[in-house]
Amino acid sequence: MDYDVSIDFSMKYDFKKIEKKWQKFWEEKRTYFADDKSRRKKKYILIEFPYPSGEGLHMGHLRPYTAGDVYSRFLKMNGSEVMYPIGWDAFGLPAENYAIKHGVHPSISTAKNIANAKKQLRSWGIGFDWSREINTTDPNYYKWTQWIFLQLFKAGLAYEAKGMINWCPKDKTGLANEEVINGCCERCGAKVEKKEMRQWYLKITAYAEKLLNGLKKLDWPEKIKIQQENWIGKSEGVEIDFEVKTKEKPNFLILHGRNGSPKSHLFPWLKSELEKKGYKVQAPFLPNTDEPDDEEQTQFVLKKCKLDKNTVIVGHSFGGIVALRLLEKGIKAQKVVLLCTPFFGKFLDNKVRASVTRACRKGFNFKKILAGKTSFDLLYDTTDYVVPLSDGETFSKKLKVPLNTVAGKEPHLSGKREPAVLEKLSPLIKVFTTRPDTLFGATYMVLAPEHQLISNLKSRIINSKEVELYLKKAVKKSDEERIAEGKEKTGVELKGIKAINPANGKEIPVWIADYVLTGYGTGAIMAVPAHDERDFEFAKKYKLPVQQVIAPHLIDKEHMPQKGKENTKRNVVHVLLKHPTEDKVIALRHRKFPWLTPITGGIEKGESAIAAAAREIKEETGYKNFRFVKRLPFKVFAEFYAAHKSVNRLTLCDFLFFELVDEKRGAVSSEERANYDVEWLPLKDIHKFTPVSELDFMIEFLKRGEYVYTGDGLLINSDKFDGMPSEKAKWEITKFVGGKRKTQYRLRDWVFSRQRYWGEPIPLVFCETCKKRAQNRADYTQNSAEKFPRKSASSQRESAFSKGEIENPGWIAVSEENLPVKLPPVKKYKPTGTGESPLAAIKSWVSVKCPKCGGAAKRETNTMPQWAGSSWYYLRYCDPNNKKEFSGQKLMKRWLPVDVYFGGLEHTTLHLLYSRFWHLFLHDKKLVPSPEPYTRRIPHGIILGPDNEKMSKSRGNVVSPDSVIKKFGADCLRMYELFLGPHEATVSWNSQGILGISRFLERVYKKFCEPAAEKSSGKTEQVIHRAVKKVGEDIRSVKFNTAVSALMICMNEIEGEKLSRELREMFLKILAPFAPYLAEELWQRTKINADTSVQIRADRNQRKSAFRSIHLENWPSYDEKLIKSETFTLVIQVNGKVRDTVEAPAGISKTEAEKLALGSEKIKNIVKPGAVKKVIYVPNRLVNIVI
RNA sequence: GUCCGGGUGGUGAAAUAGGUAAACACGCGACACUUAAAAUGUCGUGGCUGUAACAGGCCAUGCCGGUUCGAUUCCGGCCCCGGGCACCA
Repeated sequence: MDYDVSIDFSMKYDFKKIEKKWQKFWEEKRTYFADDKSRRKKKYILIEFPYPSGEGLHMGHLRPYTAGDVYSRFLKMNGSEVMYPIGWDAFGLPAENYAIKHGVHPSISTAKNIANAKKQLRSWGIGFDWSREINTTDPNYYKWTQWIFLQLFKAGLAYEAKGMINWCPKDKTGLANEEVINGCCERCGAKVEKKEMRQWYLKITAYAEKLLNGLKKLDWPEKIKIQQENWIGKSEGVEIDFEVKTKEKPNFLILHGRNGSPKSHLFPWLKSELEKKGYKVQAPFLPNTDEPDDEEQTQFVLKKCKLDKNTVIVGHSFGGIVALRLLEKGIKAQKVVLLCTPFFGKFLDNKVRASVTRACRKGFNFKKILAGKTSFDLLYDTTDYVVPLSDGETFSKKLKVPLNTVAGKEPHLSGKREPAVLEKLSPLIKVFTTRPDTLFGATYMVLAPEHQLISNLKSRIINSKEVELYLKKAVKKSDEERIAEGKEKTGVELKGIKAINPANGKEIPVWIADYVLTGYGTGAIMAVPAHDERDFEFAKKYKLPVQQVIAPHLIDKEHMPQKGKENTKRNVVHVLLKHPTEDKVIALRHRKFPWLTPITGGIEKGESAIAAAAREIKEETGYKNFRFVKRLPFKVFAEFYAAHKSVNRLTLCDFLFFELVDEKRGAVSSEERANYDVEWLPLKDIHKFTPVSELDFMIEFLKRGEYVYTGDGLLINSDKFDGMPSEKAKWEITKFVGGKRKTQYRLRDWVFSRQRYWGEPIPLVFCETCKKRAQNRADYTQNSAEKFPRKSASSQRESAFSKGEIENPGWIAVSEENLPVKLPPVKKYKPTGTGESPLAAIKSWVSVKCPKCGGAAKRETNTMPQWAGSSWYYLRYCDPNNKKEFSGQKLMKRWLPVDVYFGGLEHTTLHLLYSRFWHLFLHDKKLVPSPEPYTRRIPHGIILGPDNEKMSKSRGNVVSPDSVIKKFGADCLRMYELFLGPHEATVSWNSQGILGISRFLERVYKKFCEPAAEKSSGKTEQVIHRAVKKVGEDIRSVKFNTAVSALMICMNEIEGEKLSRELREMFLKILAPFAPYLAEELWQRTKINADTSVQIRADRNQRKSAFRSIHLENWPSYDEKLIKSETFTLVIQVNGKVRDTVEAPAGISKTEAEKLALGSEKIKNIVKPGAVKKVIYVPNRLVNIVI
């Protein structure tokens, strides 16, 4: 403890010496450590902890850290116990890439980088609580990262799946949706590719609603909230089923299983449902159903049933065996559907079913079965208690078709109704739409290229070659290519397949196109080209029909026809007459009222619309020679006054488009001439002339040659719904076709595994043995527990499977006492690029014993993304050394939630979303006390280089904080950074500007080298008190730039004035958060100066222990009375223009002010006596004389 | 395309429950100190116009329009810049 707090009373501001001295002092005094037990009110201030890269910390770090530091110091001085912790987000690509580049193991380079960054942070004078320092790569830390992951896994929120994911070819790893920015990797900027891979996902979508709701209560900038909201992208709509029809109508043969009959289980229901849809169905009673013989039943079917090439054979359980036997005998069928058909003849309930086992033992002749080119479909029950799923898997391999599984209404798909089965036989296309009101206008359907139905109906697609070609192309296409194609839509029709529009029963074509996305909704849409831009574009390209079903309801109160302009006709035409040579159209201008209308007329009985229009043109304009061009395919509802009923009445209007041939005119009817003038309006800016909506629509048509109306309106062409407002029709039509309300989110699940070395290992192992048992869990646990009460030793073990283990058969959680799963030390850690993590090559690490059954198992070799460790670090700060829990409840209650979180906007849909998700989950599990992690979020703008460009090595415009410190000192760096501009604004570093701050600090230093005065003037007192107020307010509202400016103003005013000891202290205290070193140094001088009168040669040690840091002092309070001034500058305006100013006593009345104003010589020259119309007085500000 | 921000001197920017536009700072200019330079200090600094000099006048917060005694601030339309999302049915 030998530090030097001696004072150098020289007049030179030697910041190097000063800063070094106090750094050491604060460290040893633990000045910034937060006390867990203090009774003061807690404040938890957080900044995003850095990842320690080789380049060290840069300006981007300085900004939030300084802001947090000023804020923390201020709160601390105002009586709060402030925690402002720091740590290292050291896993992940930057650290790993650095390590690879320099040929050092990441653990070594990381440690080195941390040491360096730590040195930097200390020199910056940031008052972090170093006692809570954490490091995500420390096994004591990532043990808990893994632990939290396991909680997510056990809750069924983690799953493994194969799918197309974003792949960064440079970093050689998969990426989450959030990590792809403009089609490029968020880290390295490389173009992202699509790659099909096995991945772990976290079900963040399950928290979509909670993530959305939680936002409402947060004190975050609206901008960030909106961005998260949009990212989650909630939309409410309905799901509607469309039936599918194929060209060759199938007929069905249903074969029941052992102990079954056509009158039992699902068969009566299934038969009637299929018949309802117009299919022929045969459902024979098969002989000897108690102990059936496959050969006997097969012969029976051959004899009794009619089979042809359009027959679909449905075999339930044993019936499936019979179905396959039929194929072995050379029967040609369209399709065979196997429902829970056994393969091995061993059953999950260990019961003996000798006849079934016997049949299975005979085996199947797959060569013959496959020879008939029959297609297959496998549907197995995940809640089965008899036939294991693995039997289905075997069939799936042998028949080379995918296995479909479903949880049956009853186990073994034996419920009275099994909708999943019906759907397999008579396929439906489920669509999601937010516009069910437009259903009658659905003229075709589109499936995403990955849609299941395509492979399911493969045999019935006539143009399957063409379809396959398209699929291949679509899958290969990267996002980049799609963008390059300019979103030109492509697609191909599924010929031989039609869908039925459930609203009107019409057959509509089914297409596949990649403008429909797999991941959203159901991966299929109903296309309504008349009311959706995308569908319209597609329909236009492939010449698909367009049907308008929504007509806008035009009410234009201002221009609504009045009494006298009567219209009782049902049908009205609007006419647009174009000039023969110029881009102008005719409108009628009312003589009395300021409005324009199109030529409009009613259609007489027996008259065609065109004839009516022609008549109107002649009557209203006098033009004789014109020709009909076209009828616009778009109608609107307009309101007219119906005189005989004295009500406004809706009329459906047609648009007809004419062109003038020559300008010869005849007489205009007298009525029209009295009311209207004919006027030619330029098409281009017709909006400037008229707000009449009919014209708007017509013009849009003419300009673009087409029109897609996506707004609300009244229904047309929709049978009994005609005339209904679209908002109401949404739910009425949904009801009509039996649709279901559904909420969809744009948010996708979080791709959570990375194929890299430097990350937390995912603490799971894969066990083949447990896989089989987990697959058929439900029969032992829920569904049939009562029916089959027998419980073997093995079944009891299986009942202990967690939700995650059931949903991911074979994946077993590492037991908690074996956490952490440490990263093995290896030499080769470069990414393989094959999609496998480098860890996969370490055999000794990969093979483990299964935690559940003790058998041979393999570790998961993917690691977690960088976002894992940072998703909960703020929790660990509360209790960083806890060995029993991720963080102690008591301490979390003490510190959470984070009061203010300073950080970058780039994390809005990354870290900020992820960590909220984890927190909400932990809160649901009652593991954290607060519902949300961060109460207030304060984002910052980026600092650009002096050339207004982003700082980067390649541009050579990087200004490093350390070089600035060398030249000007840390206090100067900090203050200048704050002074650059508003915290949230993007600012550029101006190397000249820093001189201003440097001069300021120098002047402060000099000023405080003067001895304290006995007394200060009242004016000086006022100046300081005002500064105390202003600086405090500005820090509170995060306006650091104006706070610094207030300090400067204050300094300018006290220069040359005498400063009492009290005022000196006040000034230093408000300077302290900004320039902690200088303030501390001068504070010490002030104190010692004050004390020297008593004891100038105090013992050094004594002095040192008696010295209390300025940063632990209380924020000064100001006196409101001192701040108020007795006079103010009265501004005198005439007609709103400033003409003079006078000093006036504060608080004068209006009359007094008026007197003063009129008394001014300048005003007398301008305002003649008696000319004053009105006087406005704003107290203590201005007088405005209106003349 | 759409959703957020934002447009103020030579530069960074201040000022918005509507009330003196340009605080503070950089830069620039003049002067002082100096043999000189740097540093420091003092004064000046939006544009146009005007005066011998004061004084004075007009125009100025992206553009156009509106509300108001008064608009950088509120409303409507447009232009430009930055950022997010982007075939999300």
